[in-house]
Amino acid sequence: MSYQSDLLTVLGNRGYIHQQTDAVAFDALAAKQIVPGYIGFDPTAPSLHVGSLVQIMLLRRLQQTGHKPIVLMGGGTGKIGDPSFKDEARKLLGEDGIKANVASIRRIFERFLTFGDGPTDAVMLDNADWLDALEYIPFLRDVGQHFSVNRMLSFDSVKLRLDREQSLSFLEFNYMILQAYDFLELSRRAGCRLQMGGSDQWGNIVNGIELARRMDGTDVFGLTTPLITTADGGKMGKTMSGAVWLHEDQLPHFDYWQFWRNADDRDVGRFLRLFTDLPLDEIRRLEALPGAEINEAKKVLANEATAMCRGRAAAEEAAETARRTFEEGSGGAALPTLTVSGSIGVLDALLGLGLVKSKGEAKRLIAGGGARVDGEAIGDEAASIAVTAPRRLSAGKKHHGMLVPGNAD
RNA sequence: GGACAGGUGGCCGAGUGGUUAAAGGCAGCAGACUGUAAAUCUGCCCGUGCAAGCGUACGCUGGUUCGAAUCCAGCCCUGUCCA
Repeated sequence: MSYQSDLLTVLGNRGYIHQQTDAVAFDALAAKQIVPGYIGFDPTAPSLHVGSLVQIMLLRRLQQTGHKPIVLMGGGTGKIGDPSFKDEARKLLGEDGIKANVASIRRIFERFLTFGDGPTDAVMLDNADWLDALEYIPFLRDVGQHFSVNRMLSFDSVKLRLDREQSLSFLEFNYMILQAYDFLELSRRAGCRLQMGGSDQWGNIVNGIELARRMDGTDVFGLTTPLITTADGGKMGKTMSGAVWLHEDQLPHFDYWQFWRNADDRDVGRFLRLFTDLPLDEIRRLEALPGAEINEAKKVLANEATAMCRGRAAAEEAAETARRTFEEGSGGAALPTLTVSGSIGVLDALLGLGLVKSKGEAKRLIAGGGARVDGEAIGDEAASIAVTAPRRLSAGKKHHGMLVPGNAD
């Protein structure tokens, strides 16, 4: 499908579009004026992980093609929790926790978007600003009358829960209505014409569109992204230590870089399109690299994705550390470091560097032949390492740390 | 309020008195093979300890028993049906 607007052309070519409402009308709109578009994020954690990265990139593309991104924090709806496709009700979060999370998440968005007062500058809004003030009876009368329960029950997000015989509280059931109301409010307050989201948000988005038409007669639009999975069918963004966080306090730069470097061969092209700003013809060249040469493309992916989220300097340091660690077998500045005076037992060293979570795990690692000092396998868990010069300690092929001589505290 | 079913390790799921730190699968980690990939094969997979062991764990609290995830009582939670 070919579009007139830069926005849809870019989104289409780079693989962001799963479903959209009235593509033709929206294309025409985006071709002739600045379109404010929004995506909602739940501030239920202090950081976002790569699972949200597609949505963040979507807002970035919106801004890149001359439109206005609106980041909507669900400070109000976060008190409920989106039941969509969740097996069980989420924990409810307190007021203070949500506030702190909103502030923390904003720092991530500042990496990807330009905020300000200009016509295409990004803004961050919080739906608590209007949801907290709602009064039940007026809300039911004005907004509630436009929703049919029969219809709401037919949406996948709800149906799934019912089919699985899991409880769906009335509180959660209202999430859909509140999200629809958000869209209405944003169209009134900020002239917002577009809501985007993951494919699981389709039902919520469509409800918002209908509400805006019924109450205000406004035409607004929706677009969803495909669910991003890895080529082997897994959810994206899980590693040994859990989620791949965007925030640097929760995941070191080097590990973030490694996450991208270790992408499956088959994902490289797709990820380059989605998660980097590289031109499409460059991506076509990279993804076509045969055999082991695809590793060059993975390095580019890791460099570009890390630079965007963590800064160019962090990306370069991670790349250099990776090169020294994996290609030369030495070490690098981005590896975890432990200062040791004299010598240290291997178990304490592995634990101290964070390469294992317990001594038991360290022993198992050694028993399995996965622990190495400067590339030499450690056979004895009682061994100690003399640290007179920097030594490289490894847990498997991918996880390394440096022991450096000095006075430990 | 009543009847029935259920609540097991990150997830799914077996287990109805001892040999059960709890089958099997998924996820994860390591080894081999490779390209820091995939697939495959092998090992590991609660904590602590060199180890025998100890501590903790099968919704919660108590009880029966030499011994309980398993039996009993009460409670909490979930689902289905009834009022």
